[in-house]
Amino acid sequence: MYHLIKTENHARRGCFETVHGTVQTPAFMNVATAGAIKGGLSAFDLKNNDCQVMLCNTYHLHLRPGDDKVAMLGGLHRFTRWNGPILTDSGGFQVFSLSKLRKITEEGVTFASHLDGRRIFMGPEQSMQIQANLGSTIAMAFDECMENPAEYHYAKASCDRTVRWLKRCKTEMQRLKQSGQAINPNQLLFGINQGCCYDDLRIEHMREIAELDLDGYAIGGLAVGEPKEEMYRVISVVEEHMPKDKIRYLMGVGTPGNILEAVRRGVDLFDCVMPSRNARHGHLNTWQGIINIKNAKYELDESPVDSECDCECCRNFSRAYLRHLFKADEMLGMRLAVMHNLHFYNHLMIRIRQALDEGNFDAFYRRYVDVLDRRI
RNA sequence: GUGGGUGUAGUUCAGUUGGUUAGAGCACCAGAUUGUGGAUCUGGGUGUCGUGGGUUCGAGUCCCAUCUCCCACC
Repeated sequence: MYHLIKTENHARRGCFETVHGTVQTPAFMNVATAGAIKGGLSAFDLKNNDCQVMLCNTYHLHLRPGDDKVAMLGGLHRFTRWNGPILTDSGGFQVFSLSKLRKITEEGVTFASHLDGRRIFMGPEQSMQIQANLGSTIAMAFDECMENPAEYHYAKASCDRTVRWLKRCKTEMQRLKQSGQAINPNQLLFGINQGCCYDDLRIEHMREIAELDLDGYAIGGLAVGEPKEEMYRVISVVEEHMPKDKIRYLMGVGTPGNILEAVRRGVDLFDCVMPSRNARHGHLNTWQGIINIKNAKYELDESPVDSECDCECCRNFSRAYLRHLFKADEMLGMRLAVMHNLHFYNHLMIRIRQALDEGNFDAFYRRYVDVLDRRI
């Protein structure tokens, strides 16, 4: 259940109540693809770095260890020891991003596993079944994330099919919960808006899925190569037609600047691989901008990554040490870097919420929107 | 001590009968990365060709000396 606490223009300050705890929004969800944050972080590290929601991947966990095994082990919460809210992606995006050999029919998608190449079929019912076995707090609808650009006629047909898939997802989810097959009997379902960059398709699709009265609504199919101005425009176009009393989730976004822009346009929830992936490559977020810790200029730099940050890395270690760990390919370097970036993102959201609480989000936005994305 | 071999980028090496601005892998330097493949891609040569001299229009390449390291023999 989403509660709107306060607004500043389109920006929203709210909270989202779930059986696994309340999420203060706007919020960023930390990505733990296969039940762990890449780079060697556990659920306890997430807790210690002010993470509110862990995001796990349906597709990856289905392949390994198998959602049936996770169910036998009591579900994702018990398996990973994360006791807060978990959102599971539907697997739809992986089907389209990881697998080249795929066939889409009304029933679902047949594609090749990226692990061993075997053929896998996934449709709305399979996705719901897997997510029910995982026992996540929030399940995402199985959708088609189109490539950009896409032909208008294809995009329209795809949107229509995604609506039909969404209805099947809702029906299957209800069946699984009623028959006691879901690990989490209170599992929530979010719908996903598609429509490429065609405003009319986006609006029509949003109106259709809004009628289904789901627990939350996501905007998908963005940040897939289109110019960021185009992304912001689509967010604004869609936002106007999103239910005001439901939480809004912008999937896969993004940079700190992207998040500030999207919050300003009324988005509540985010997830992105950038903070963790960039950290693994030595790209670290700071309140001054982005640094590449591998750069030679940090070889003798005894200052912390970010003097304004109080994460484990910045409290204890120097840029010189972190650079050395990266150059020496020591696991600790990656772990500290990922920890720092996730801490940074979670604290970016904390400061956004504070700004909204105090009614000065616009000033906060103007101060940081360009600063945080620049390379220094 | 004698004989043979060796020396070119940080490193391992290539470099034609002497011919334009000495190349490759790795490393290194720098950039990209948006519902995660610790992946991948893009750009950059960073050099006293061991040293000194000689031959030549021209030397990494040929000649002499010298030094280094390796091998064999005494």
